[in-house]
Amino acid sequence: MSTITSIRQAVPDRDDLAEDGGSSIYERLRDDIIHGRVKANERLKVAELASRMGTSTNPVREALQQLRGEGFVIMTPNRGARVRPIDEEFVRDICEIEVLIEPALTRWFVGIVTKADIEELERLQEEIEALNFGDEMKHSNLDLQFHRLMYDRHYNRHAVDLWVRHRHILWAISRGFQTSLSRQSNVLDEHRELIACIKAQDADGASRAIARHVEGSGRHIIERMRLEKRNA
Amino acid sequence: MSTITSIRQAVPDRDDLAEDGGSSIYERLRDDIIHGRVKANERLKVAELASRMGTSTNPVREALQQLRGEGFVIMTPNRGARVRPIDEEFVRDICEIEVLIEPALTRWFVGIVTKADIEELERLQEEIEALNFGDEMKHSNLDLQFHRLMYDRHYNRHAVDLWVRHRHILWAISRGFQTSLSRQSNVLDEHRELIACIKAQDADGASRAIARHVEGSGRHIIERMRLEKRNA
DNA sequence: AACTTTCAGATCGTACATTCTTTGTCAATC
DNA sequence: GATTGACAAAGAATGTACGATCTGAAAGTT
Repeated sequence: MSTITSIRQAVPDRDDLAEDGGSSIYERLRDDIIHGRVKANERLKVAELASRMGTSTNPVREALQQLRGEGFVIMTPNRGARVRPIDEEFVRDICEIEVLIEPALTRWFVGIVTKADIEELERLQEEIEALNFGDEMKHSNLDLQFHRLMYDRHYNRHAVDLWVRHRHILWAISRGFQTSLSRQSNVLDEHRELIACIKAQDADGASRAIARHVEGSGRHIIERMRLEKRNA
Repeated sequence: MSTITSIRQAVPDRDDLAEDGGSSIYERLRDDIIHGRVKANERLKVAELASRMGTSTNPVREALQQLRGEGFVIMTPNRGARVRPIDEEFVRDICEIEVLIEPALTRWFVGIVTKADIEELERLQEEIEALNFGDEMKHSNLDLQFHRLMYDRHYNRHAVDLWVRHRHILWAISRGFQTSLSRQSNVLDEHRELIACIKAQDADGASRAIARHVEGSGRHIIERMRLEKRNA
């Protein structure tokens, strides 16, 4: 049986950063599922989790219900909760959805973009290139800002929320993964091409560029997952 | 909104239904929110809901957490839950997402369709035409079967779940709405064109047809919502 | 008038009771 | 002797009750 919290307890910061609210039971469970620390389809027993987390059963139950709503666990009446598998198929699935959604968001952005927006994109891109994947956390933040600038003002909050959530999951999965050199240069190329298309008011081109970007990102994550599985 | 996905568990057994006419607490709350029986941003107090549902607070709390995971309520620590507004924007948002997803699912279906599938589609379509919107419930079921036949075998369970969920919401919203005659004839036309394209192995055409179908359906629901709001 | 105090109402956490599932044993039958 | 069936007991999920803690607002004080 996989130890759900043992890994977490080895990392002390979590409790310091946010005394109470930050590292909720929900987040711990969710992270354990996303990172595969609990096996797929493994049963999640409330009493067991409660004792591990050092709380009573109620907070655990509510966290599980939330995770159920988000689809991370599957619950059957009187039979408790099981872990939904987070595997390569899962990544492929959400990437495929993003390949459909992000181009649409990008296309809209091309229609409302201002000179200031483009300057900001270029500034972010310069920062990303200067950093050159030196700090995973910083790069992730910059990349997030880059794409958020394009999507944040979109009227379809639903779609944007979906994107945020999917991105969150993918980021959690790929945290700790090394980015291959070839993927690094592709990322930079794709961003540059994206900016160029936006500048030229080429909605179709931007749409294709972002689709390629998302697809490449998904493929890279899946490859890394395969590598890690082989080493494990 | 959220929705990673969730395998919605089957409709509760007769035991649950036996109680006060309703079903689970979760479904009752969800229905109240979707149908606007609780105002947008209205506060949902657990004690109050519990007494109204005839249970203790714990089941209500868990239902709220699940709804939170699905994005129907917004919770802030120590301050409880509030209703997420289900308005025309909401419908437009999820329809726009479906306009992106369903064509992709349909396109894939064109590639794997068999003669038997087409015959089944035609059979369902005949039934729908014979029924001619006489019974809302039956029509909804037939329409569901029609589209489910196309999507159910798709490998991207994530996308299909998203579709199921969205369809569920839209159906709950539009339950009780009258379908205008013009929309009725459009629905039939769109289905017929869809079948024709599938038969001709015209993926692009099928894709466009389903996009038009979803868009028209969304527009119709929004119009009906406006009408109802005006009458209220 | 602004600040502090107080208190009711609501959320959150703990403990316990109930109900259902699962498992293991034992006996009866083939 | 092996298989199946019933039945009982353990394990786990679900529901109930209650105490602790937090929030928001109305009172009172300077």
